[in-house]
Amino acid sequence: MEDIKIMVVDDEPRMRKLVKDYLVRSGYTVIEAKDGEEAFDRFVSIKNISLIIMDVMMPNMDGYEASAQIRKLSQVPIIMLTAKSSEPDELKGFALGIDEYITKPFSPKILVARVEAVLRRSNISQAESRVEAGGICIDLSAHSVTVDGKEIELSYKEFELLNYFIVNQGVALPRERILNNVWNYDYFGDARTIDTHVKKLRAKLGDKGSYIKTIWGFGYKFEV
Amino acid sequence: MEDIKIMVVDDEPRMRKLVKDYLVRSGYTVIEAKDGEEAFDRFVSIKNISLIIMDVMMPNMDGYEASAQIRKLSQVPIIMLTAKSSEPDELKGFALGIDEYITKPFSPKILVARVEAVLRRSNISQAESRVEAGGICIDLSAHSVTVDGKEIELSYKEFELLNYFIVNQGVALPRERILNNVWNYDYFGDARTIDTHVKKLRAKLGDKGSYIKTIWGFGYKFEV
DNA sequence: GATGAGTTTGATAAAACTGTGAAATCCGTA
DNA sequence: TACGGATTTCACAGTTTTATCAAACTCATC
Repeated sequence: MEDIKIMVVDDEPRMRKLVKDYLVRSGYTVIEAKDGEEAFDRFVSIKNISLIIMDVMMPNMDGYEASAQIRKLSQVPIIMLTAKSSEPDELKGFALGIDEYITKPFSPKILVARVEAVLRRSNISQAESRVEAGGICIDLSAHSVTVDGKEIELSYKEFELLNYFIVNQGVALPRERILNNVWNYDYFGDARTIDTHVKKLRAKLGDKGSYIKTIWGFGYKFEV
Repeated sequence: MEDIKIMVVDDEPRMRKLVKDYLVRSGYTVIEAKDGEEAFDRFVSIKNISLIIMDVMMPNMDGYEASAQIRKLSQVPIIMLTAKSSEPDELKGFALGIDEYITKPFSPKILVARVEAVLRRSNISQAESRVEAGGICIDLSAHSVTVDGKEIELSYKEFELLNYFIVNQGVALPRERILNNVWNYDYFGDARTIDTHVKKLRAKLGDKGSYIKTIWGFGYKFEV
């Protein structure tokens, strides 16, 4: 699964976090930078950044200067965040090949929509959200599971658990690891809880339930 | 998705914001300019402006003069805002190829209706102004919804919500994401708010209400 | 095959979540 | 300002899901 990396550049940590949250929630991987300088450095050192979202106003090196620097190396799409629409800025930006402007304050809708529009324009598509193994197909985005093409109903936890199994296909998973990943890392409950869920999963998977194998004294493994 | 860009020219920021808000809400992208001079400059520098809405009374270069300048370059439709209908002005305007007049004060309905009429006349159609799924048809520009051809009345929020569902057809939407997208990103309200709106939507959609599926412990999904 | 630790299973209790109606609040308009 | 519709909040009932427990069962080993 190829992640789409987006770099968010803003000197205000809060704004960075805000933008990051929306993007992460929409399935993107976010890299942060606190000013133009850091942005440039990280852009050079990290491969495959698909998009940069940058604030105009920043200390050290402002958004336009940073864009200009980056443009010398790459045609990576750049979205500029501006405090308010101001003419000379936009002209400057378009000259630099800024792809989009988002005026603060913005709604997440706008943000994600613009990001998607820009990525679409540059032919970068969202990573595949499907996992498959032995006729069991999980569609993350639709939150649905099919077994041999027939949809089955899973509860939230069952879904998470099955997904964890299939993503870690062929790997022996100790109970503790399952607890830490499917449940919360600070989950204090009984390890037997997993067993109960495994039981239900096996039942719902029918024949294919046997793909979830018990490893005695250790945990479980999903294997076709 | 190609956005239709409309330039709004008025020296009063409040009036500009008002007009902008209505247009943005109707799905247009708005570019602002504070007087005739700025309007001309921006029209030259920004590509694909589909329509200009301009106040007559402005400092520096008034609406008519700006129109005359722009007409030398382009036949872009122009709607003129006037304080009150006055005949000599209108004559002047029609000579310049002004497409429409709107007399202040105006209702948002009038504004959007005129805009759409003008765009229709010039064969510029709103991109993706219609969405359909399972017999539910949403007309973004008319802000109307039909179920099996019969129009139903939805409130603003209900409309937004339904639209969000249908645009994201088949995608499992966590509550949080719905809140962030249909409401604002800084919305801190009660999570039950969504439920209430979903309830109303389901009721108004009749049979088709069941297309909005509950995903336990997660959120909702629209699926036919 | 007896043994004991580990696992499955079903029953049941506990927790979490959703649907709903009604009340409160907000907002634009008359 | 009063009104009416839209929106939000709230409390609670009804469900679904999840956790826990204990008894039955399995497995590896002796």
